[in-house]
This record gives sequence, C-alpha cells and structure tokens, in this order.
Amino acid sequence: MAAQIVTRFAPSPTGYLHIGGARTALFNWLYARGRGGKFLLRIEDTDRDRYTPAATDAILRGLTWLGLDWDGEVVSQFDRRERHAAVAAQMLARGTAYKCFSTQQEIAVFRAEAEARGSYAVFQSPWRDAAASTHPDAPYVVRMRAPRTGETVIQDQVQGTVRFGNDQLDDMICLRSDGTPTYMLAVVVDDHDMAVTHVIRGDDHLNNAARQTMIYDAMGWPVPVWAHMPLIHGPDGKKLSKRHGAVGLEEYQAMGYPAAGMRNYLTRLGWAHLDAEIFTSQEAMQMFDLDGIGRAPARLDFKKLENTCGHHMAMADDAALLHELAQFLRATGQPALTAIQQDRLDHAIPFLKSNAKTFPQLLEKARFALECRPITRDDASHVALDPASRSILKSLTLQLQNVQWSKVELEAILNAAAAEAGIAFGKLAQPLRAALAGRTVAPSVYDMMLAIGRDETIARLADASQ
RNA sequence: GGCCCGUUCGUCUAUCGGUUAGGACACCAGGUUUUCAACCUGGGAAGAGGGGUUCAACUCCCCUACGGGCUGCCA
Repeated sequence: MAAQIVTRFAPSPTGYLHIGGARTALFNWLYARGRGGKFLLRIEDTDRDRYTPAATDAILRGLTWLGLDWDGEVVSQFDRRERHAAVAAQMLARGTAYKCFSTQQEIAVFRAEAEARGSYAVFQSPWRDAAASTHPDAPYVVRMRAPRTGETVIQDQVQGTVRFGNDQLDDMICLRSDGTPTYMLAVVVDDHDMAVTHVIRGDDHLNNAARQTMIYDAMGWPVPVWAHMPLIHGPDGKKLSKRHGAVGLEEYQAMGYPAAGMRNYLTRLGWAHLDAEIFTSQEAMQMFDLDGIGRAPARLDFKKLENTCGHHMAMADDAALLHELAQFLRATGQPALTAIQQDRLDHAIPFLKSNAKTFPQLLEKARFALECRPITRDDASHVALDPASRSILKSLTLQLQNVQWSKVELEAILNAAAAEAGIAFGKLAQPLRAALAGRTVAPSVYDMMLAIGRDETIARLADASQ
C-alpha cells in the first residue's frame, strides 16, 4: 500500500501571491486532494531582510480566496532555523559539508576574473580539504561537499530524466556566516521533516533539484518525486512581470473574476486532459495528473480567462454566487447590498448569471434591480421632445410600484417614444399591458428584457399579471 | 560564456509512428435580437528550419534558429 501523498506550496513572502505561484499551489492542491493526500503550506521566510508579516498574510488571503485549503498549521521556515543548523552540523560531522572561510570579496574577485577570461567556472573553495588545524578564528559558512565528478540525475515527472554534470554544480552554501540557513538547505530539511512526497514547483527550480538531491543523499534521506512545471508568461511570451498588468492574485479578485472560473482557467493553463475545457474542481481532481502538464511555458490569455469565468458564473449555485458577490463588494470596498436589493437580486440572479462573466458585469446586468430610478411626470415631455432614438426607451426606467401612472398614461408615453424612435411597438405593448394589469413588477420592463431576454420577460410578466 | 528546458492554428492545447492533424478561446461571415451581451450556424487558421532512422514521422535521433530558466552568504 502506497504511503499517503503529501504536497506543499512553499512561497517566499514577496508581498502578494503571484498568479504563477497561485497556479503552482493549485496544482499541488489538486494532486493531493485528488488522491486523498495532504496539502501543506510553508512560508520560505529565511531571508529576513525581505520578510514582513503582511507579506505572509497576502499569500494566505490569496489562497483562501482561490479556495485552496491547506492542512495543518502554516509552517514558518525561519522558525525552524535551529533544526536546519542542526542538520548542517550533522553534515559537518559526517564530512559531507565543510567550513569555508572565503570572504564574499574573495568570491567576487574569483567570479570577476573568471568572467574576464570569458569562462564562468563555479567557485571552488580552497577550504574544502583544509585541515581543521589551519582554520582561522573567523566567520565561516558551511558548504556542501558536493561531488566533483560524475553526474546527478533527476527523474522528473514533467521534464523526464535530466542529467547534470557534477562539475557544473558548486559547493553550495548551507549555512550563512551568521549561522542562518540558506534556502537550499532549508527546503530539503523541511520537505523531509514534513514528509513531503511530491515536490511540484516552477521549473526555475529544476537546476536546484540537482543540488538538493545531493543534500538528500548526504543525509541518507529518500528523494521526493519531482515535478517541475513551466512558468507562466505574459501575452507577449516574456516572463510575466508587472509590465504585463496583473501579476498579483488579488488584482484578479478585484477585477471580479469568480474563484471557480479562476481555478478552472489556471488549471487548464499549461495542463490538459484530452478535450476537457470547462470543469469543476471536483472533476479537475479526478482528471489531474502530473503527466498532463506541458513542457513549454504558457501565456496568459485574458479573453479565455473571461470566457471560462462566464461558464462558471452560469453554472454556479445561486446562493453561492450571491455570497461570492457580497465578498467581492467587500473586497473592493463597495457598499454592501441593502435588504431590498438583496431581495430583488435573489429573484433576478437565475436569469442574470448566464449573461455575466465577471462580478462587475453581473452588477451591470442587475442595475434594474439594484437602482431605484422612478420616472417623473416631467419625463413625459422629455420623451416627447427628444426624437433621438432607442436610447430614450433604454433610459426609461419604470418603477411601477413608485409611479402612479395610469395604464393609459404609461402606454401613451411609451408609445410616443417608440414612435419617435421608429420602433415597432407591438411586441413591447403586450408584456407592458400584462405588467400594468398586475402592477406588481418592480424592475424596469426594458432593463429586465435586456437582462433576461424578451420571451422570458413576457412569460414572467404574464405570470405577474395573473 | 557554461549548464538545463522548451518550440502543433494568434492563444491554451489533443495526438503518445499510419488522422481529411481534433477541441477551446479569439477572429471573420451569417442567423436571432427594440442597444450591448448572450445564443445558433458556418469559415479561415498550425506541426520553427535542415538533416537522418523507418514501408510510414508532428510523434524517434542529430544540427541550427528562436524562446525560457539557472549560473547569489535570494528564494
């Protein structure tokens, strides 16, 4: 019986959840959740110069919005620094690591000279084989004693078998001169301690996998399954950056994309399963597998994102959609709906949701239900005076509950407007008459027709009039 | 410079040696329509280039070109 699958998402706290990171998290989540495994979250905050608590919060908020739940407590890599140091000490004791007293200046000089020669050799510490008796009383870093010959082979679920000549890999630093661990050591120790079985991450880490394999070997730990997925690129094919617009997940939230659609789109970006395009997360979990991940970087396509979101809007559960809409309003600092608006939207949402792709669009379609714009008797003359067009009819908003027009008066106004605009009035007259008979229809007739279609409107108005 | 990865319609992709190279988004045309949208129908659109291997290559191998990543006491 196979051991439980454990994946993790391990972002560094940069101040926001990068859309690419969100996808990495999503893939890890899908893989674990689809197999009854665990999905863990760890913040790679060993670089204290950059760390802020707010940056971590931004990541948690992003994941929460996207609907990616993690198991257990969020692990702070920084909090585990003593454990990392202990492992470094073990490596020292075993001779798989050594103390290096080379200063950063010395290394910089070495690199500058190498570059001047036109070559770019890896730094080889003179302390690698120095006797302890020659060690000065000075700060030192702990370096991995990496093999210099042979090769390190990565079995990657996405990239296949990748070989690295060991002469290309340097003796990476595991412990800085101030005693804090570097990323390279910390990831390995943490992934091992957290029992991570599958490391699914961006392929910018592919080279690192080789170095990390050396640490696993040095410690005698089992190497996890690797899966290095290509990064997301901007529409122009270049690495996604702020230049392309939205890179932070919260920006997508602010643009009003529903989380389910976002998940679907991100899943399909760089991953495919036959012709599957629109699916729920449950379905994605069923289908998702590492071998469906493409090997080439994928470009972000906002048009398709929007289209995918449209499908999810339409298939969403009414109550859930309303709930998410409320969250959207809160997240974007907009006022919450009033009880009246809420009530109207409850009734309108089944007809509205299939016509919107984002929450702002949904709100736009729902204007008839959200805004109270009773016409006044003065509008009658306005209507008569303006020969312009259909726009008159469009802007004519009738709050039948609020207006004391007689059936005859109202019909006359609309008739006049229609005549001026040269519109065949027949079709409109029928539902209007039905509505007037009932006198119970709140939304404007015209906007409602826009929102739910003419035939639907007629049917509903007929209902209302009974 | 070195090492590594990649390259099918504009975009995301299917294909895992034999297909009229399929789907989706986008686009164009038509339909529906009291705007927009949505919806329906149809259409154009692809294997980077060059060598091999093979009866047969988008699928396998090599080279070139182009793109990307790594090459930190960042992660």
